[in-house]
Formats: sequence, structure tokens, C-alpha cells
Amino acid sequence: MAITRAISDPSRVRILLALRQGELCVCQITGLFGFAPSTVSKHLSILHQAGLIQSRKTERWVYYRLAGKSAPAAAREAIGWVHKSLGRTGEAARDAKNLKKILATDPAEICRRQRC
Amino acid sequence: MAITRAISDPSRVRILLALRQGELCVCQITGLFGFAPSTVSKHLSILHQAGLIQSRKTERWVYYRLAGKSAPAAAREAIGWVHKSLGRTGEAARDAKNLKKILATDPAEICRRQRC
DNA sequence: TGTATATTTCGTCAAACAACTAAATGATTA
DNA sequence: TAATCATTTAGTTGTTTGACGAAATATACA
Repeated sequence: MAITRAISDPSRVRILLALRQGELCVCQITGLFGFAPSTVSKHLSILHQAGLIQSRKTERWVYYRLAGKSAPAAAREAIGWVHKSLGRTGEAARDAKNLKKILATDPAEICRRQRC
Repeated sequence: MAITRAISDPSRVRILLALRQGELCVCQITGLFGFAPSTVSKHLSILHQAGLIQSRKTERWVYYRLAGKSAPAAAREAIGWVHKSLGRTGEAARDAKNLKKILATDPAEICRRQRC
């Protein structure tokens, strides 16, 4: 049930879709959505608790990525369903486009820009 | 997103699991859960709007069943995930056990008993 | 036709939730 | 050591949600 609750929020689904491109740090997701860092952090915490994403801390940044082979089948299959069934919307395409711009920028500059 | 919202509530998941046994009328589900009929009706409405269940009206009763072949793939796959990933809990087993008793009783008597 | 009966709709209330700001934490750099 | 930076935690606020009871709808029966 932690999984169903986690994917019931549109912003968290957007995060799961964005992470298809690879791992992202908190400030990159913040830059993508325009939410406050604390809001993004909370969403990531819920996704993490549901076993849908994993994290890696390096230098100043925490990177989040989709749960891999080590994750329970229920989580992996939920991720697959989200990508397949919710990944073709206009919003997803728009996010992917904006994400490209963000990925072309150094994370440090993104953080400086949003003063996070 | 209607699907993710629909399966984010534990009671609605319980309904989807109960419907594995076959179609059920509103008063049978009401008897299984102990909720007010209006509460069950609302849950069924949300599941129906998400395309996860279908309904059939006959005589005085409305029977609900899991969405079949005609339903969109996203809905059918969500149902499959729910059954596979959430159908093995103790609560699901308890519900299935209680449901057997309810199925052994005439729907009319169930309704009379709960004055619905 | 009138009266049950089964379900749905409406209105209300308390609990849960997502967003924010501000403060705390933890790690790096001067 | 002090300062800065990225993230998290705490606390607040407005909105959504799930529960109920009462009224409305629709169907069957007397």
C-alpha cells in the first residue's frame, strides 16, 4: 500500500518519469518542477520509503535513481506500469524536454540560480 | 492518474481483491466491510470511473465485476498488479474467508439484515 | 397506485495531505 | 574554526478525502 499511495500523487509520478533519463539530484528536480526544495525532498522521501527509488550521496549532492534489481518485484513492476501507462502524456513530454536543458547545465549552477 | 488515485485507498484495494471471486452486489460488499452503503457506493463509483470495474443492473441489484477484455490495457494491468502484489496479505485472506460466508447467503437476506 | 427495497447523491465533519517558510543537519571550503 | 552550501525536518495553512446520515432515485411488489 505504500506503493499505491506513493504513485497516487501527480508530482511523484512526474518524478518517476523524469528518472527514466537516469539519476537526478534534488536541485535538478526542484529546477524542473519549480517547487520548493523541501516539497521535492518530501516527495522523494515517500517514493524512497515505498522502495521505488534509491539514493546515493556524493559531495554536496544526493542523487536519486529508480529502484533496480535489488528492489522487490512489486516495486519494479509498479515502476514499469507507471512508465508504460503514464509516460506518454503531453506533460511527460514537456518535462522530458525541460529536463534536457537542466541536464545540459552544471548542477552547481542550478543550485546557485535557485539559491537552494 | 484516475487509476493510481483509485488504488491508493485500502478499502478500494480490498474491493478489487474481493471481486476476484466474481461479481458482487453493493450490499454484499457492504456486508463484507461493515461500511455504510453510501460509502461503498462512492468507492465503487471511483473504481468505475477509473475503468477498473464494470457494472450490471438486474432487478433490484447492481452487480460489479472486474474490468474485462474490453477495458484499456492500463486498467487491466493495474488490476493484475494489485492482485499479484497486494493479494497475499492477511487481510486479503480474512476478507476472502468472510466473503465465502456472504456468498453462501441470499443477497436479499443480507440486505434485510442490514436494513439497506 | 402506493409501499418497500437497493443504490446513489448531497451535505457535513474530522483526518490526511501537499504546499510553503523557517530552522536544523551534514558535508565541504576558506 | 567559521562560513557556505545542499538537503532534510518541523511547523503552519488551505485543500482534499473518506466516513457518515439524510434525502433522492429507481425498481419490484402488494
